[in-house]
Amino acid sequence: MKTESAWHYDGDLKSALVSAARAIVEADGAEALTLRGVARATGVSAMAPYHHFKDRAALVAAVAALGFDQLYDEKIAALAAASGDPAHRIVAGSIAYVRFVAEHPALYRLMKSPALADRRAHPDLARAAARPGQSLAAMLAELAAAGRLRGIGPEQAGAIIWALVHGVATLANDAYLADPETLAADGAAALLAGWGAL
Amino acid sequence: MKTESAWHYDGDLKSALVSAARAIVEADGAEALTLRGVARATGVSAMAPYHHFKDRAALVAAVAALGFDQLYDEKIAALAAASGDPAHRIVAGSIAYVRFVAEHPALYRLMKSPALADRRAHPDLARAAARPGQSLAAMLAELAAAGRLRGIGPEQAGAIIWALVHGVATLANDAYLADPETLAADGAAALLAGWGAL
DNA sequence: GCTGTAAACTTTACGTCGTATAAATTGCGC
DNA sequence: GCGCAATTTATACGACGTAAAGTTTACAGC
Repeated sequence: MKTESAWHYDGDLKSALVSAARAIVEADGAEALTLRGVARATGVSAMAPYHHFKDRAALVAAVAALGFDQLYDEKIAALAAASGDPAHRIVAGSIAYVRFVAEHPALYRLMKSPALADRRAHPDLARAAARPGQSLAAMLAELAAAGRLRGIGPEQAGAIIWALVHGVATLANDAYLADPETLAADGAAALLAGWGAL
Repeated sequence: MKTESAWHYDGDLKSALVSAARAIVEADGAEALTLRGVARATGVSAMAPYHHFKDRAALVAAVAALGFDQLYDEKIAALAAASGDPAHRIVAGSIAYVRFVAEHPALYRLMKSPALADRRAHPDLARAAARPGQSLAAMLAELAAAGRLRGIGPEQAGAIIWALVHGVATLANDAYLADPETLAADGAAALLAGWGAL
């Protein structure tokens, strides 16, 4: 008699699965994320997730999209708290980015996992992933409009800063570097100084 | 009657396995690297690799170490071809780094795979992985000694440049960025300019 | 040349994974 | 109530990593 037990998720098995998946990732790493394990943790049969996710990659993409949303939110909060100068706000955003990665290492690894590199297969993910970069682009456009970006276009500058921040976060994540926040801040500042914006 | 067939590797099954593994990685990606597949490609039983590698991670580490060696060699060759000014050589080395990654995307992904982040478990790999950074450190020490590094120590500067180059390479590798060589060169130049070295 | 031994390799086996297929169960519009 | 579509389960297959035990090889000492 198990008349009621497994499905008081109502229509929410999908979110329950994503939550469970995220918990597993944060606890045991992205490579421990298994469809069967998620189903087990949610108290549901091994095949149930397939009704909400085409395959394992789709579940991974959903978790990643959640992560990008949260990263965006935290970055925006940091920007809102920073001084009005775009250059300083760029540095503040870089610190927030790196801090997020330091606080969610496994999640960030999953977000950038090569399995998701084909973003055409996961349009929602692609949209979520693009948002953090957009705030950076806006601030660089501001700098460029004020004539404070010498010798480089705002798009290229955005790509370079993003790469620096991502690189610092990733290398620290894999224990190649320590104190990523300082490195990201100093690096971003040096770049902006090199372009005459600081 | 198969009296002779499976072991004319003599003592070289190990290298044969590493070669096969590398070929699989470059052809089909790091996630397609399977112990059984390597054994199959080498014409040997599924369990044979275990006599030369403790587990799958050990084989991955061996392939990664090979990759780091090659990356180091190519970087050194680029440095040798560049002009004598350390700042210019740093830019040249950055381009070579990014180019290597662009030419061996799957191999680089494997080299930085989180499974290898615990470098205490793979000392040979750790040694090979450190070499590319050492040439960068030497050039930065040269700049610092000449008083051309303002407001930053050579070690921090090295970490930042490495992070930038790694970030550009990685993001381009996952199709987030185009033209990584230009970005790496411009980024490294901007950093050095920001520190007064260019 | 014969035998004993350690190393290299194979065979067999187990549990886990992703996922295909088909059957059962649910809630909802009538 | 009832039928239908959506959801969930049951069962099954092949591939994977790897443990355990057996087989083959090369070679040392007699």
